[in-house]
Amino acid sequence: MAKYLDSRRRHPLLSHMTNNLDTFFGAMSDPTRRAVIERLVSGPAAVSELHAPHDIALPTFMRHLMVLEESGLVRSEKKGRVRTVHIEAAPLAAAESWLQKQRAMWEGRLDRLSLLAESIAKAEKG
Amino acid sequence: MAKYLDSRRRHPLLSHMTNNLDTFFGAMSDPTRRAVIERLVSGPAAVSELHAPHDIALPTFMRHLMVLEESGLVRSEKKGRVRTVHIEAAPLAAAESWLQKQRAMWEGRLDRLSLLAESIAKAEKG
DNA sequence: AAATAAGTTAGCTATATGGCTAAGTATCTT
DNA sequence: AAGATACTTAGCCATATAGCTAACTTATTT
Repeated sequence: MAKYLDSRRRHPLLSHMTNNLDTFFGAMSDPTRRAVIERLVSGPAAVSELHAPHDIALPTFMRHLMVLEESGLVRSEKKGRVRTVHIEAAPLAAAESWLQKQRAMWEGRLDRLSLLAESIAKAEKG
Repeated sequence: MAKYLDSRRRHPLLSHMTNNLDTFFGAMSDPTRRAVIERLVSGPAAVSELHAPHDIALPTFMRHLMVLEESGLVRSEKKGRVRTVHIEAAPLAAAESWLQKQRAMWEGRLDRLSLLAESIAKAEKG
């Protein structure tokens, strides 16, 4: 049995990415893995199907899947000789909300700065 | 002069993250670098100031800044002996929109996922 | 029962990444 | 002019990452 690709009993869904933006971003930093995610948003797929479009050896590809699964982005279960992989939406949402927060803060600062700029401009006029 | 930390004449700005989600996610996968970003959203800062809270050697820290700058997330300019670093918002927005797109595609359940993202954001605040 | 399909495990290689120290350069400050 | 500041460069080390081949284990098919 796949030592890594077995997600029963692990990660209660959210525990993973609340703190682990590390593993999330790490997982997403590889083009192959991002492609897998892009494929999986449109539905679950077997390992071999996911592998097909990528010109790398199967074991290499499997390791990418491991990374995705360990980061909580994906889950899989095996039935017969076929392992089916599906996406886990929560981490995507979590990362998005982190980015949103940062952007909001940045924009908030801009607003304050533009107000400051305005008041300075007025003061200079007067 | 800093061979890498010199962003005059470079600024990929937009060209960078349209294709290069790679470098973006790679840059964000390190906790030190994410901390720098979190610090920078509230305004520009000198290298030494950014370095202070991190318990790593300055040269090591500088390399993190390089990575951030090469990924387009950050820019810097030197005046006298002080190098000031500021955030570049576009890449954050680009990554966010990529995530949004994936999320939206995921089984087309945009509304449910937005709610999820919100609840995660709230949980993180609390 | 034999062959094929779909993973899985083991083990090797090369490059990237993150951390360090030591020493150098270019500004201020005194 | 001397010393302190604020990086910058160079170079070394350990671990992680991404890729490969070869061989193995279960299912399914034939």
